[in-house]
Amino acid sequence: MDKAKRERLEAKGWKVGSVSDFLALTAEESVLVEIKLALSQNLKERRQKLMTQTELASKMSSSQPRIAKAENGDASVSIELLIRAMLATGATPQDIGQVIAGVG
Amino acid sequence: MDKAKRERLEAKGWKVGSVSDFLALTAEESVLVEIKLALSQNLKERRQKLMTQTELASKMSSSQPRIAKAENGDASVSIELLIRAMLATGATPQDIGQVIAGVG
DNA sequence: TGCTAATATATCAAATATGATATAGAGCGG
DNA sequence: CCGCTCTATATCATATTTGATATATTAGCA
Repeated sequence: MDKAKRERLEAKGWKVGSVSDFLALTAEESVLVEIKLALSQNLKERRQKLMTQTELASKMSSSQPRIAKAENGDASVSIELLIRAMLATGATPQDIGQVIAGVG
Repeated sequence: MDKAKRERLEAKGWKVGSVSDFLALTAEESVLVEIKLALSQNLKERRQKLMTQTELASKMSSSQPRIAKAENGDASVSIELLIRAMLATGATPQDIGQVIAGVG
């Protein structure tokens, strides 16, 4: 894990305060973060082709700022919300499964 | 959706108070519930082959009662916890992706 | 440049999920 | 039946996630 990547994560709120803290992440924790980031990216790509953040937000009774956070991999966004958002863009379980399977 | 299935869900805390409420679930909401249930089932199968609920709980610093709820599809359990538990059993992103893709 | 739509950031009260604890029930060998 | 292990249920204070709101920033175009 290089410095740049760590800083990118930290900026988004991931609590990896120090290098050693970060390295203390278990493999499982890392994979979980990677799954979230993969879903974020995919959500952004899908949504951009179809609608605005505001439109997606109203489709799933959320808010535009939350969609922005979801698409930017903010740590305050749960996998739950990411998946709800994917579904709201029309993604199928197959689509979502594929994104997750693509991690690792 | 038949009565038996609805009652099974309600017993686990899913807020589907009336038939019409339940039928008012959007397709996305239904799929989300199905994803959770699929993860629950798969978690239970994996875990049973490998360890007790207590052992899994300590591996992921959770508690045995929460694992029980996770395996029983209780509504108070997030997808996040289900995935963390899967990973703690040694599941790979591929394994998880496949379970989700298998829904629908 | 100014105007507008889109996206990002900040804050916060309310809702939901969490781990912990206690305890009850189920299953089983002795 | 008894003791033991495993799993299920109940309660609860705490922590995290949520949607809402306000506002800042960005991007594209006239």
